[in-house]
Amino acid sequence: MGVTKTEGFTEIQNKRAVIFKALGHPARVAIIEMLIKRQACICNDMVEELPLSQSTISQHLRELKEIGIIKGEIEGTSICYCINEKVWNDIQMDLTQLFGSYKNTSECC
Amino acid sequence: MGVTKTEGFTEIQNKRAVIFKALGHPARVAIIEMLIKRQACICNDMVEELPLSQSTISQHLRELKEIGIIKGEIEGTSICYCINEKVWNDIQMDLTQLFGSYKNTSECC
DNA sequence: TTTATTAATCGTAATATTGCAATATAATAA
DNA sequence: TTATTATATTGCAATATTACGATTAATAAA
Repeated sequence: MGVTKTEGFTEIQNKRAVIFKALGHPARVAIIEMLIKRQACICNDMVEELPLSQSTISQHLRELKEIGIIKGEIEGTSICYCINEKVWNDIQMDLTQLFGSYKNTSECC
Repeated sequence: MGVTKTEGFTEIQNKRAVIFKALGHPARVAIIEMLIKRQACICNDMVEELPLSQSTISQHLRELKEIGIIKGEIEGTSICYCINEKVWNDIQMDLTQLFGSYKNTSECC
């Protein structure tokens, strides 16, 4: 199969899974970190810094764009990528909520 | 190839990617949410609540155990799972750091 | 002991992901 | 126009993931 079953799970569960999955690759984490550090980043700079080919990086950028966490703008012959602040904040809030909702009260395991 | 390249990325980048990846499936998100809500959970309860077979759920539990975010304790013929508080807090702190490190200063994209 | 019950593991089929070279596309520069 | 530069897309090959039934192992109940 290899197909992820989504029926039977809540919308939020599926949404969270999609976000986690999109971030679940070192190259995509590295891209996010570069964008945080530099605020914006020309695609070509990533190709030079990351240990992957241009086509592979382009694919990873597309996956990040798909969940909206980054966006790109054409700048002459290059493309300038940066974090999409609104989506970033939404994800941050959701994660804060998720991780904040656990409080250990029982001594089970 | 299907193999994730890890050389050339920092240890933290790889670590973050592993955590995100482990959480990147609706069933695993659902398991975490169940454990938060109930504090502890007998494996069989998950099998009854989730729309997946027992063997598939067992696999997902193993993936979560692999990153240490949950742990299980034998309880007679059942197994009681719960969140591993220490690992949970570590991940929470790292995510807080990651998501808190972005502040929009430029108006690029 | 025999029989249930519970959960892990194995084997397998279907599909997804990863990575790269080659090619296509788009914008500028000469 | 032609060449150059920067990205995206296509087309693989290799490997990973997902899901499930069948099997196994361990305990509990009869």
